[in-house]
Parts: sequence; structure tokens; C-alpha cells
Amino acid sequence: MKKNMARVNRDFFTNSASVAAKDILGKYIVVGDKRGIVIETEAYVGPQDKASHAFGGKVTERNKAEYLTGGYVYIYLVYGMYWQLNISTGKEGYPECFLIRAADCSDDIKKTNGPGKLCKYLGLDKSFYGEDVVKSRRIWFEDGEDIPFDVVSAPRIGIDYAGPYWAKRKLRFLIKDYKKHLAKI
DNA sequence: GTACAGATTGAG
DNA sequence: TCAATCTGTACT
Repeated sequence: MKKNMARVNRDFFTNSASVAAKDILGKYIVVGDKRGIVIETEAYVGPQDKASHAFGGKVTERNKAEYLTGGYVYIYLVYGMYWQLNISTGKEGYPECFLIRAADCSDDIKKTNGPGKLCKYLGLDKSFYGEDVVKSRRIWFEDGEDIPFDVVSAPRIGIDYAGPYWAKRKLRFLIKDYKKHLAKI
């Protein structure tokens, strides 16, 4: 019954972003001595996704990790002060990734209910850029408990500039039961 | 070398 | 609901 915390492997991350983003929910993210259950993610699904930094197949110093094969950390700074933790997905050369927006670290949900706060709590920064979560000893994912839960999908946050089509696509995923916690903040 | 955007947060 | 905040990126 006790699943021995199987580490999430490469196969998982080579799925498409929308699949991986949804399936990572309920699993554990482990960074150093901290761990949390992933409860909210967003998928960025390739060069045609206007909300993606890799829109149009553009490659920059910042987003190149997005093109790696699934399982690599793509972390970057927004607003000059907040880190966003993403994990590349899909096959090498194709820019897909999912953003981890929130996790439950069984401490205080308010500390990890946003992308910036989560990274701060877990101590993530640029030194993790390009880290392979399949092999890294600093950051990885583990299977969660076998507790059933409903997944809710919703439009992504803060991407109005991507136009109505992409702004409306339901590529944001959350664990239903946690929604009330998030809404409380 | 310089302008500018930004996948947020916290306060009111 | 709204405005502040600052670094990296992109472009000249």
C-alpha cells in the first residue's frame, strides 16, 4: 500500500505539456529537505502558443531550456523579483513546458499559493536553471498518495496579451478540493 | 548602452 | 480593484 515514493521518470515529462501539467497534480515536488503536493499548474504548449516565451519558435538566452527534452528546469524572473518554476516537457527541440503555480507544503498554504511565493519558499533561483529533475539530487518529483481528486481546468493567468483565443484556452489545472483554500487568501 | 516588458504580489 | 517594483532581454 505504501508506494515507495517512486520518482517521476523521463517518460512522464516527455508527454505533451497539457498532459504532464494535469498529471503532475497531486504528486510531490521535492527540493532539498522541503516537499509539497503540486496543486496548481499551467501548460505552455509550443511555438503556436502566443502566451509562451517560445512563441513562433523564438529562442533566446532565457527560454532555451524550454526546448530541452522533458524534465528540465526552466526558471526565470518576472517583474524583476519573482521566480517562475517551469519544467520542460515533450521532445527535444519542441518548446513545451508547464508552470508550477502552487503547492501544498503542509506548512502554511499561504506561503506557497503563488508561483513567486512557492519558489521563495523552496529556495529556488537561477542556480536551478537547466537542472534535470529526473536525475538531479536537488530537485525532483515523486508519486503522490493514491487519493482520488477532481481536476479543474481554467484559463491561464496574466496572459491577456496573447489574445482572446489563447487567453481563454483552459490550460491551467488545479486540484478541485484546494480551490477553496486558494480562494480564501 | 539603453529602453522596456512582465506567466505577480500585497495592500486598501 | 489597483499600482509598485526591478532585473534580464532585446534592440539600436
